[in-house]
Amino acid sequence: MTLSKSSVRNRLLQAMSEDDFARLAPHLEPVTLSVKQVLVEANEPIEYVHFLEAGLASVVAISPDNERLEVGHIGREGMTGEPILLTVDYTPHQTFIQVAGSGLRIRADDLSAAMEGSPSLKGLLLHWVQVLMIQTAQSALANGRFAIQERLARWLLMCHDRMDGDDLPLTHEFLSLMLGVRRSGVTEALHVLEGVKIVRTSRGRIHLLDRARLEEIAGACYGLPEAEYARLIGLPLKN
Amino acid sequence: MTLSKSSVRNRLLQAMSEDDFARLAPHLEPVTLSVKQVLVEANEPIEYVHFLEAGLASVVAISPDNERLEVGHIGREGMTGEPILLTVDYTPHQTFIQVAGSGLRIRADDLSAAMEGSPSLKGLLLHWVQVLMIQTAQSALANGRFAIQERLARWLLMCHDRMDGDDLPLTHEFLSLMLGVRRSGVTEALHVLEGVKIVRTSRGRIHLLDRARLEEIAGACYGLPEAEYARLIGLPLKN
DNA sequence: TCGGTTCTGTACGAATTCGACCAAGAGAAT
DNA sequence: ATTCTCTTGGTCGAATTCGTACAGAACCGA
Repeated sequence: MTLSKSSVRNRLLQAMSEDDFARLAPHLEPVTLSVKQVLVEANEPIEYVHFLEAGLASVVAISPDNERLEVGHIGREGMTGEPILLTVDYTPHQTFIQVAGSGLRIRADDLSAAMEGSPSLKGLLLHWVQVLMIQTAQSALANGRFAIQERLARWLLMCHDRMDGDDLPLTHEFLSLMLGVRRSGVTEALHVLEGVKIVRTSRGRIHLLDRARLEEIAGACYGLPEAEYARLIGLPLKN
Repeated sequence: MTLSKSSVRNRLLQAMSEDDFARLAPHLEPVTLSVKQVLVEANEPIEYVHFLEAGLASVVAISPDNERLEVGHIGREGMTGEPILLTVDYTPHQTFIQVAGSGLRIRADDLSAAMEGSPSLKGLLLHWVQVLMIQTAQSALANGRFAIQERLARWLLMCHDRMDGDDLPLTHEFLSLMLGVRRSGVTEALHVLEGVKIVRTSRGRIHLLDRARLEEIAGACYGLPEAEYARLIGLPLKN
């Protein structure tokens, strides 16, 4: 019994035609995804590509002296392993699970074969690559031109977009890695948000209370990749 | 009389098969490129794609409040207008000429058509997209984790890779825009390099004296995208 | 040659962020 | 209940970078 399109929650799968979905469905395999699980290892061949159904994955760049920084943010609106879409077998970046969830995986070969047979499928997935590029560029802009407060706000918004409720299971330590700042810098910035009741925090979790005001704080730092997603994929990133 | 492959200096054109080159050649049109010329305007349809032969172009992200920052760096190793390769018609980023030069332009439609007819051509150009993505990610990493001195070194190296001599025609003002720092910060960082005789500067020019030591200063900030270029395109980025 | 524009050198205090540290709290494991 | 580990709150001085300002130098066009 193969999957039906109406039962999947991944927005790329939802966005494709019945035909294209039918090409992939026989090869899709449900998997659960646990925190810190590595989906794409740096410099190792990509065997599976994952369409996320729930949870959150990060693409991180790793410098030779082991500095790390998030350069991509993927939830149920997207898929991991984008080099496969560009006929590239591996990448120096690593992709791993930040927030546990589930997904549908497919062998890279099977996906490539399906794309070869369907220009519309290929088009959709290449559009997804474009969204990822714009997202990465936005990260570069954020890191270069915006303060911690704004970057934190952006990150929380991106995370919230991809989660079901308003609870984000994140530690300060973890956020500091993603944002490329020191841990107590995250603590301080979160206290500011908590002080004006935009979030409420407890150990290992951040509860979002007022998304509208968080967007105000993020300001120009947030929104552009999300708008491009809607334009290019044809569905809003967040329900 | 169409172009011959041996006469072009663009490395993507050099890297493709005679067959693929022959598909493009009839549509390629030589153009000179002057400083500040816009090759891809933000949010406007991309009409032409440019294979650079000399000079340098930058892709910049523009935030709603008009902050700007370089997120891509393209010389004769590449081409502009990468959204076309992803079947995307326009992009929120702008691409313009930083260092005057020349190139071969082709109508976006003609390039798309040529790609449709040749998997190998499509593969090569998609590999180029991957290189650009890694470069953008590296910019994000650089902006987030490295100091001005290292970022400046990285930028000078990237520029030098794409120029013919050791003279880089760049103003401090311009570098400050690219790096996302204030102008006098660039002046100070350049003085450091000048003090140890890695560069010599004069109004509007930076003359590179000792590339090896500049690479040492850039450290982990430089090199990864360049290595991926060689791997994926099959030619070294710099001769 | 002159006047205007662009570019560079330099200075100042202010703001941000860092790095390193320690102590207290929360939860998990025994 | 006790111990251990992870997470958070908070501090310190130091380093980096900022914003702004101004003056002189180099270049350009008339």
